[in-house]
Amino acid sequence: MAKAKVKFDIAGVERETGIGKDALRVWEKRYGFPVPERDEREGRVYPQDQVERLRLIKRLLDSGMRPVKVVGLETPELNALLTQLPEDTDKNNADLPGFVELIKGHQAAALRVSLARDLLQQGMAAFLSKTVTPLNRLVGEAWMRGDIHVFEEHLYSEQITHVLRDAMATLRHPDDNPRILMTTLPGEEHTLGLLMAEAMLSLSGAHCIMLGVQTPIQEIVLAAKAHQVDVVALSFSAAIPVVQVKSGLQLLREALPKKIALWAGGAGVARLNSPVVGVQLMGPLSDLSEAIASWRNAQTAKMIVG
Amino acid sequence: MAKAKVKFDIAGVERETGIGKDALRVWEKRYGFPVPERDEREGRVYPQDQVERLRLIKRLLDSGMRPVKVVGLETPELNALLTQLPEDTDKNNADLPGFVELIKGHQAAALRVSLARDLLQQGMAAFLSKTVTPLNRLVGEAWMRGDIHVFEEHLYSEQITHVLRDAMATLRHPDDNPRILMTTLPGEEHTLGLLMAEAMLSLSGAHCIMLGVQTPIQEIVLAAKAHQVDVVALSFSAAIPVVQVKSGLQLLREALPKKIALWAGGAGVARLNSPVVGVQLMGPLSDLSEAIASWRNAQTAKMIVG
DNA sequence: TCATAATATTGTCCTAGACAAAAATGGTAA
DNA sequence: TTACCATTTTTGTCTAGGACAATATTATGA
Repeated sequence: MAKAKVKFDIAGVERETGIGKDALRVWEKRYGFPVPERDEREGRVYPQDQVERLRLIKRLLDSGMRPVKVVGLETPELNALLTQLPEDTDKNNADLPGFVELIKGHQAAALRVSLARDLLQQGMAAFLSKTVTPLNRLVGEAWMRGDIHVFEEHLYSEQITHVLRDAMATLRHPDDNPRILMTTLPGEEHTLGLLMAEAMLSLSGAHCIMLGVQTPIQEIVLAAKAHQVDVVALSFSAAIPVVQVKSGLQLLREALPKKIALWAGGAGVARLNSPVVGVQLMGPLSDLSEAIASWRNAQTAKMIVG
Repeated sequence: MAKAKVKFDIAGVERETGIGKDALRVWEKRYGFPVPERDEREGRVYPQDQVERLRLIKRLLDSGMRPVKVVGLETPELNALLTQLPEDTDKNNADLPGFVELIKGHQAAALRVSLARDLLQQGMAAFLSKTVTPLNRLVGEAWMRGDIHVFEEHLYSEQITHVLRDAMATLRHPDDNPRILMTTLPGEEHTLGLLMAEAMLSLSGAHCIMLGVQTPIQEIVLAAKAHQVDVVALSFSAAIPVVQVKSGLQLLREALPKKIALWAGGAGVARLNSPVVGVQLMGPLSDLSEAIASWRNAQTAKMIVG
């Protein structure tokens, strides 16, 4: 069986690996890797094995290593480094390794059933904070190490999504306060964090208006006005650069009426070193119920004063 | 109330409008628009109104106009052109205008209820082909004309997603054949087409393994092998460039074992002028049930021969 | 030991030019 | 008229090489 000689152009490599075109070109000059072939008009053509190596490199960079240390390395050395990545030895929830086994065994149906059972046993709040959140981190780290494939992570997300949506379908939200608009900024495509937040907020009796991912800033402003929301809640994953989080929040805060609160949560905001004026940053998911509570307090206080 | 002076750098404009950085620079030279301000180190800084104009331009380009005709124009002229876009006068389903009204009125809950009722009345197959597909086009075209905002489109997608997922939750798939892996290629982020296809395929009794969007090509191959699927089904929206559809399909076909069939559907494949060897192109959603049927026929034929 | 200053790194932006694919145009025949 | 082929224009994306701010690392002194 001859190895299929799959080739990618520079745009294809950017899509497949998430490494920008400029970075690919400048790495070639600085570190001597990747060195793509060229087509008839000098265009870069990356063979499959270089793309593979770039994926390994991307993982190491995402887990904090510096390009100068890893971009030059051969595949075996990269794999050696990947296995050295710190394994999370969090034993809070004994079921977690079992879930991971199901993911690696591609048992989608069984995974979903176990997760649903876990949800019923613990209740939504505990399920989110004690199972889903650590499991997300576990899966993310295993992916970094190469223990879990991208497609396995996708499958996992899909099952969590199902379980959460099914659970929320049983909730009624009888036009409660506060009204919360939920979405992500352009560039942030991860749905899971948003969905978890929606579950948590719905649980607290908030009225969530879910817009899905990647709503342009101006559109968020329009939507907030149209739906007369009290709060705009944004989710940021670990994948998004910190500078984008910061500038995005600042831009939106400026464009949004002052009376509408802006909440931001997720792994992406945890890395913000300084606060952003006018934006309420959320840590763990449990912060959300507290935020709801204090919003309601502030509201009744206003009514009394008024 | 002072107008908020929101500014974007070139990367921000690319994220917000979907127009590439290179295109933005070359438009500036060729058509004299956009002409951004510059920061202290000559970096382009786009004010809010230019970004707004770029969004209008993007819509016109997506609906088939040519840059030379529209990139130079002022906002009023752009709006004039947008209103001239052909309105779809498809009267197959009398409920469609009602749905559109609900979308524009931001009646998320009412919209979902009406859609669910429509689904129950017509059945899944008819609902998908006679309601959802034309409604998608209607919404898409209204968005092009500016009659519907991005956030309204997002809200609509979200409700359709809910209705379809709820409906599928009632389906049992008792490990049936064929086993179908469902996903999109990197660059294609639209979930709706994929979900509609899943609904159709599940209806035909296929066993769908949903991976969500944007799975790298190599990962699709791994997933197909791990799950021992018979078919890989990809969805392409109208938003994705034709060249990406073609090259993506070719790359994946080469990398995938020959015994695994490759199906491609959605508005993105409708624009392919020539077929791709080894790839089965799907037109309307109803093609999927036929494809399932003929796959099963071929399968039994093989068993008889073998 | 810890904070601060100096140095190295790294991704992204810049300009300017080139070119293939796609679209528009022209011309010619049925 | 319509249909088809050839030519010209348009247009997005690639190339090279250079610059620089933001971040991380290392050196230095209190």
